[in-house]
Amino acid sequence: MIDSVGGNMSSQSKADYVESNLYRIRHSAAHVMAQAVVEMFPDGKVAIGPPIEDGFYYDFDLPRPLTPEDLETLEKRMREIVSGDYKFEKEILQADEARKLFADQPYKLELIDGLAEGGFDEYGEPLDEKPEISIYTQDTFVDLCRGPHVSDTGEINPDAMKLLNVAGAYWRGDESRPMLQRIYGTAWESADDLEQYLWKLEEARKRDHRRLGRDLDLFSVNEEVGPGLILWHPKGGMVRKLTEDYCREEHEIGGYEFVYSPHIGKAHLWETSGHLDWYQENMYSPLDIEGQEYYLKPMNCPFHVQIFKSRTRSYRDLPLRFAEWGTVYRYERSGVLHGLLRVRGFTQDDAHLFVRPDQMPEEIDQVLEFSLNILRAFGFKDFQAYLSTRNPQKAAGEAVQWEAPTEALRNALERAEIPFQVDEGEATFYGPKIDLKVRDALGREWQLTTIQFDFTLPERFDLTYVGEDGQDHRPYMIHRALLGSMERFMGVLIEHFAGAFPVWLAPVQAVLIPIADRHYEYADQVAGELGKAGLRVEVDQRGERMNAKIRDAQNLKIPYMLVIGDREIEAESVSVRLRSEENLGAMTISEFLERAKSDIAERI
RNA sequence: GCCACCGUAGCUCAGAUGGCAGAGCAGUCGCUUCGUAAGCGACGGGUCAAGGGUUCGAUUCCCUUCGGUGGCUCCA
Repeated sequence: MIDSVGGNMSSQSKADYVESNLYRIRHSAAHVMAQAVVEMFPDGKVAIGPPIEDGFYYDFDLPRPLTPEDLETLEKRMREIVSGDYKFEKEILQADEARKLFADQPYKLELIDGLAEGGFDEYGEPLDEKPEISIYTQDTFVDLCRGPHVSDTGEINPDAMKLLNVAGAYWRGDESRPMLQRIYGTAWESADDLEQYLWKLEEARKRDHRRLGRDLDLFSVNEEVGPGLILWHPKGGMVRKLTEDYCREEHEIGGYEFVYSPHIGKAHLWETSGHLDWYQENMYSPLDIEGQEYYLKPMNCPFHVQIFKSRTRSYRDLPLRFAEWGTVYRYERSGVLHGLLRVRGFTQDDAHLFVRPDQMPEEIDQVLEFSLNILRAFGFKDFQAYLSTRNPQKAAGEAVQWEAPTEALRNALERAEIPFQVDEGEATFYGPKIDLKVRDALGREWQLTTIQFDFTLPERFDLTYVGEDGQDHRPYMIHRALLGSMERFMGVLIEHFAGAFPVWLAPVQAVLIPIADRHYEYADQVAGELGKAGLRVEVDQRGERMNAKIRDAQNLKIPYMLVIGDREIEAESVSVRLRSEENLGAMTISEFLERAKSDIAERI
């Protein structure tokens, strides 16, 4: 429930938002919507309706499913209510009075109990203090609410609000509770703001990696193969390979060593690691091989641990950094699968660091810096970090064991001067973690990097190294994936660049466009030369007109279009057009190569 | 997994209150040899997601399954 207000915001901007007029407008619009819904369904039960980033929602328990036509009707009625200029009036009540008022509203009664006991606010979020119980009334609608609201409905601009869609949502986010109907809406101060927001939604739709994945022939998912399993096509495979190549190189420079491990391992391994205790719900059923149970790996760690254990380790060997592009399989419930961003089989740019306790702080600092540098190379500039702490219901080890590592992660974040917030109880079963989110070209946040401390596996597998004193010592372990998974990272990258990858990542960097058949030979010759220089080029030999070839190259977002006709052959040149539609005119092959190489080096 | 909606050619979509299925783009083949975002024409392509039911007859109505979309819970 931490993210019910502005999941994609830093804590500071979240606090600013709650104080803003826009927040009051949206909160008030939610009440107006609830009024319209209750008028339509007098027996309907209302749940909660907070503002969220970019809008608001309200949850209802209604006798029948809502249709798109209902939304239109409701929106129309909302405009009438808004133009009625009804005051929002606040009143403070005792719990018993409130219970009487909401006697036929079971969800409100539950909220009132929470308020009266002092544990929760009206959205069910935990509270330290015992809050007062207040109601807000506008026109005929009364709602249990802490506020704040605009002073009257007239302050909501009827031309700047819109109901967007209906969705299911569990009461209090708990899947054992009833499924309610949630209406999402948006409201802004001006019609222009609304329009801009809708434009942004449209732009996001155009950038959808699932659509671009098909249009640019990057990848597909196939019903025959199975949901959540990705097929990389040659173009997408090239982008992925280039990404991996770059990262591998950086890892080598950064002191990592590459290892490889199998996709399955015996049940005993996963018992020892604790995965069968803590993670089994995400693992696939075991395979029977000659009477032994084997599991498909959901993580790479147990294998890397075994590599560590394969010989006696000295304190001089540490830190050891084992990296692997490790493909793992996790059971994800069918409803959560989404393009490349949520899949069932994926490849992590995984690594496990085995370090001496005294090396721990510096190693975490280094990993954090390493991650940020790699992400910056791909054009990401804004980061937000999340520190996840122990979940008592789902944690190995004792609470005290968690304290020092949690502090170490916190200190690293402070030293790196990255804005972060604490997600209480969101840690993995084996230790606290830092997650990094990047902000893309449209301002959306995506979680990629994860850096996880682990004091559990070294104990479970009894990992030791021989110290200076000749005694056995226990190393610490850090799990980390920087891009997260290749699938998710590619998805984010596609949306970030809207498919127009920077030249260094573009699967086809230049397309040669001969104007007529007689230009093919020269085009092939130029292509050969550019290819020899390391450029990825194609010659468009289709019997199409130049205009059509240019149009198709534009749509494929190919960085350079090199037009070749009589003039170019005469001058031994190419005419260079960029996908930005800028026409650079004719230049020699070597001039063009110089230009391309500089663009590649600058990663633009 | 849950709630709602959806599934017609490779893609985007039309279609009929139940009576032999259509367009554009893409593809193939011809013609055209062209100067910075779609040249012209012909042809091929569909168990209307799958299975079952109702019916003289189902792509159309009903049920089940599979797959997808938007959310919820969960998450790299």
